[in-house]
Amino acid sequence: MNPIEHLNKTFDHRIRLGIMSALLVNEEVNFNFLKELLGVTDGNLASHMKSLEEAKYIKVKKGFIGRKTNTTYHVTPSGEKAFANHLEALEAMIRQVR
Amino acid sequence: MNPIEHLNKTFDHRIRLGIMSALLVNEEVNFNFLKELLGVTDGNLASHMKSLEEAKYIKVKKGFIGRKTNTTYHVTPSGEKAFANHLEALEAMIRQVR
DNA sequence: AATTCTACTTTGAAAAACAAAGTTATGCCA
DNA sequence: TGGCATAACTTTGTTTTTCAAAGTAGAATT
Repeated sequence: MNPIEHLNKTFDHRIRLGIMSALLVNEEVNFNFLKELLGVTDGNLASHMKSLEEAKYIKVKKGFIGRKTNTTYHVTPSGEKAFANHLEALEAMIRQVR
Repeated sequence: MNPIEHLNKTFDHRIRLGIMSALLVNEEVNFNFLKELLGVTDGNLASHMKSLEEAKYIKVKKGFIGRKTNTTYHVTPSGEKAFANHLEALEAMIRQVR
């Protein structure tokens, strides 16, 4: 009955929702790409990334493009699962409403 | 491209999402029903209701059951529209991810 | 040598969420 | 009629979260 019990608190926020979907749609996502995509400041994005990292939903990969540092992010298996569950809960809610 | 630009900030929060879907699924919804459905305290629920009211997404109807006061809530046309848009944006995001 | 860029971290402020207690109005029961 | 209960809040104050701005480190570019 409770329409929200399966929603994940970590994904409550627009920006984190956006990060997760960007990470799932694109295989390679770096900091600046996300920053511009979502229109957020450095610090703000970094703190959202940190919260997703702390939840073990994403991993950071530090590499290079040529000789330049390049940090990319990817979703962990548990992050993928958690996000899928969240989306399913959202869909279930939407189905109820329709 | 930006996956979140059409999401509505007012509906960012689980509880407000739950309130809206409960109001759309059930024709008559009162305070205590919502309170128990969502598992929140009086004050917390009241403040979420207030924010939805201030956004003109819901209306309060004060009535009676017999001689007892009974406050019911319903979604306004603009609330319905805004929520539908939000759900559509969510669905679009989900479609991208799938 | 100085500036620029990337990817942050730190700091601090503002906003939001929340619980608990208080409030008002009515109802019920003895 | 007095006392307790219930509904639906409001108020108060704390905690948490969000966010921008500034600072930083390390590499690159000029």
